[in-house]
Amino acid sequence: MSSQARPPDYESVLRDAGVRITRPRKIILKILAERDDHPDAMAIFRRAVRLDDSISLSTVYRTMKLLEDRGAIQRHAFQGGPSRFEPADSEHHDHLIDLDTGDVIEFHSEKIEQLQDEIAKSLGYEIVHHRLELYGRKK
Amino acid sequence: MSSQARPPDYESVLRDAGVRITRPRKIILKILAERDDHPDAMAIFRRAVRLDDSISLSTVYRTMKLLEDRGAIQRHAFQGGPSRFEPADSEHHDHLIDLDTGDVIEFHSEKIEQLQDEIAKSLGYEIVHHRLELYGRKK
DNA sequence: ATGCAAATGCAAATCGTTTGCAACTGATGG
DNA sequence: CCATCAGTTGCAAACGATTTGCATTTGCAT
Repeated sequence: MSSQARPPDYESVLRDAGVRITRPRKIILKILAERDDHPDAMAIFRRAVRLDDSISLSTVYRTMKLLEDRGAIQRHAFQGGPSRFEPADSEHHDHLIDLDTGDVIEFHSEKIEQLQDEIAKSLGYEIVHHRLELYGRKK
Repeated sequence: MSSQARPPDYESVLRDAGVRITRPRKIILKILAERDDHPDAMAIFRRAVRLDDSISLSTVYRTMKLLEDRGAIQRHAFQGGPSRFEPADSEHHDHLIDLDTGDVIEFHSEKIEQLQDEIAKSLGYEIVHHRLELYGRKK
């Protein structure tokens, strides 16, 4: 159950930003809207090729960057692997990565967030963002 | 004041592991023992070249891997940049990265660690390791 | 429809890191 | 003390993820 309340309307995000809704973009946006995992660029590319085999990996990367810059998706660079993406519309959460399967489980702890703020403050810093990842295996 | 109680004796670590103490390794180990920051491979390489300009970057990487595999150093892949290293002899801590300077400040919160364990447990997982990084700027 | 800037696909470039290989060198046995 | 030889080196090339230059295509406002 790691799904969003409502899938984000990426197309309006882009249209509002004044960028063109092209065929490759439509396809990539569709894939993003339907995904319920945390795919990397290559995974998105593979899914896209099934719908239109003329799509290039560069376009996937370019589209991800576009969406990231518009704040529509978030990029996560987990341990070792390539960047993986997820919509940014859901509320903030951190990640537990299953070391055996690569699965990503989302969680949130207000308490931890508070403690982080306290720590940063006590060091004279203001947190711009943070990264909390738990790597573990099923018991 | 992010220094260790005592600099680790990398040379014995390697000798005990049955690997040769070569000239390039001696130099790299010396740099590691004296460092008090979190240098990346290139930074270590630059410092090494000042002591012996025949040292290669590959050897730096190979030596870091050697030490990492022996548990003598830890590798940190902070946001975006290359891996940065630090001795593994100190107790566990997390990092606050200064977004303006790249400086790394170490901190530890037993409370956060406990909360992490609780969360993992409640999800049916056992934490193998974690990554907690705060990215911020000085106030 | 038409024009033109925006977007594409492709190949080549980039960055951090690893690796194959031939030359070199520690450390051990004699 | 030195020969031996596997362990190490430097170099250049290979790597995987991502970005970029460029000539060609394509949205889409007119």
